[in-house]
Amino acid sequence: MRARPVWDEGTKKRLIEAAGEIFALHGFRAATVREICKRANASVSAVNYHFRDKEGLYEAVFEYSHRWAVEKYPHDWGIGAGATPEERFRAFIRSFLLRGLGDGFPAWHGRLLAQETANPSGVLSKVAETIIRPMDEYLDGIVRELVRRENPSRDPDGHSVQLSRMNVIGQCIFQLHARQLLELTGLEHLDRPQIIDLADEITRFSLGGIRAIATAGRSE
Amino acid sequence: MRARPVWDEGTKKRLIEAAGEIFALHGFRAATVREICKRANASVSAVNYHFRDKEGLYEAVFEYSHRWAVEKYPHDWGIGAGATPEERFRAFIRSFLLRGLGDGFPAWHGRLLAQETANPSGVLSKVAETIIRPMDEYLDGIVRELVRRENPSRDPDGHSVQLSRMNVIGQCIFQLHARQLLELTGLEHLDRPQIIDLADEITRFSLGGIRAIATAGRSE
DNA sequence: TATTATTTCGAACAGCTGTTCGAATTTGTC
DNA sequence: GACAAATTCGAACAGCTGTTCGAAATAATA
Repeated sequence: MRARPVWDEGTKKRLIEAAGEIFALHGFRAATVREICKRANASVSAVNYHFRDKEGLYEAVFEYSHRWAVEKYPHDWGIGAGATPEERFRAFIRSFLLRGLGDGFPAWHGRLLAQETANPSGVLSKVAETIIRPMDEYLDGIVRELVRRENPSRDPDGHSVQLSRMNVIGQCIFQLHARQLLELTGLEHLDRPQIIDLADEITRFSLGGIRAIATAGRSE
Repeated sequence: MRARPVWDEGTKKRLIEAAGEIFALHGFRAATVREICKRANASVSAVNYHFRDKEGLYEAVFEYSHRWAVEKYPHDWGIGAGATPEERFRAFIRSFLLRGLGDGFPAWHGRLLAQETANPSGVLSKVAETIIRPMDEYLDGIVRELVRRENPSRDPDGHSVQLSRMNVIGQCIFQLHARQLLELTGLEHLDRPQIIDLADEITRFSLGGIRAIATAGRSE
C-alpha cells in the first residue's frame, strides 16, 4: 500500500540527474547523499545498491553528463568541415558556455567541471583523460592555427599557446561561477540567444588577446 | 607537566593562520575545525572560545588576510601617481596574482576569494562590500580609461566594460585554481619573478582583448 | 604569597555523514 | 498462479561534525 515505483522511469536515472544538480551546486564533498535521494524520491540505500558508493554515483554522473555534452554540444558545434580557425574558435566557446549555462536539463555539466577545477576531488583524475584532455587538445589546435596565422614567420611558442588556452578557459569557467552566484541571489536565467551573445563577446575579446600575445616578441 | 603555551605567540593568531591555509585549500564547508586546530596545535574548543563559531573564525581570517593584502599588495602596487592606464592595469594584475600565488606566508588570500567564487558560503556577502566591491570599482576605472583611449568618440559601453572586467578577473582566478591543482600533483612553486612574468603576459593578453572589444561596434 | 581573571584543555553532547543489512515489495519467467 | 531474481525500503551502524561545559592551568594584580 506504500509508494510503488510506478510513476518513474528508473530510480537509477532519477538518481543520476538529481545527483548532477546537487554535485554541480555544492561540489562532491559538500553534497550529501540524503539530499540527492530526497530530490530523486528514492531511499538512501538506493545509491549504494545502484552505484556502490557516493563516489561511484559521482563517476556515473560524470559519464552521463559527458555523453550528453559531446552529443548535444560537440566542440565543433554548428560549423562545417572547412571552417576558418575563427569560426571553430567561436563554435568552441559557444558550445562550452551552452553546456554550462543552457537550460537543457543536464545544464550542470559545465558547472561540474567548474567545481572540480576549484576543488579537485580525486575522482577528477579518472575522468580527466576522457573529458578535459580531449577538450584541451582540441583548443590547442585552434589556438596554434590562430597564432600561426598571426605570425607565420615562426612556429607558435608553446608557452604562449598554453597561456592563451588557459585564459580562454578561465574566462568561460568564471562565467559559470559568476552566473551560479548571481542566479542564487535572484537573477534571471540567461536564455539561449543571450548565451550566444556572451560567447561571441568572449570570442572577440580572446581573439584580440591571442593576437596581442602572438604578435609580441617571445620575451619582453 | 602538559603542553604549556610558551613557545607560541598567541593561540588566536596561530588559529587564524592555520585556518587560512585550510579554508583556502578546502573551502569553508569542507574544512574541519579539528584539522585546523591540529595544525595550530590548539584544542578544538579554542576556536569557540576565541571566535564563538567556525563562521566567526572564517570572518576573522578574511579580515586578517584582507588587511595584510591591502598593506602588502595594494591595487596600485609599485607605481606612481601619474602612471598611464596600462601601467596601472599591469600593477593591478601583478598584485592580484602575487596575493594568491606568492610565497608570502598568508599566500592564501587570493585562494580564499577563489574558493568563495566557486562556492559562496554566505559569509562572503558580509565581506564583499569591503573586499570585492572596492577591487571591482578600481578595475572598472582603469578599464574605462583604456576603452575611452581606444575609442574617444563615444562613452564606454557599460556592458562591454563589465565583460572585460569579468574576463580579466576570470583569467586571474583560474590561474589560482590551476596552480593549486598543479602544486597538489607535485609541481614546483612559482617564484616571484615567474609570477610577475605571468602577470605581464595576462596583461598583454587582456589589453589586446579590451582593444578588440572597444574598437568593435556595440552590436555585431 | 593570596586572589582573581583569562586562557587552555579533554571529555562529552547531539546531529549529520556514508554505509550496511534484512525484510518487504516488485518484476520477470515458467 | 508459482517461483526466483531484482529492486526498494526503513532501521540501524560507526564515524565524523561543530559545539558545550566544567575543571585545570596560566597570567595578572595585590
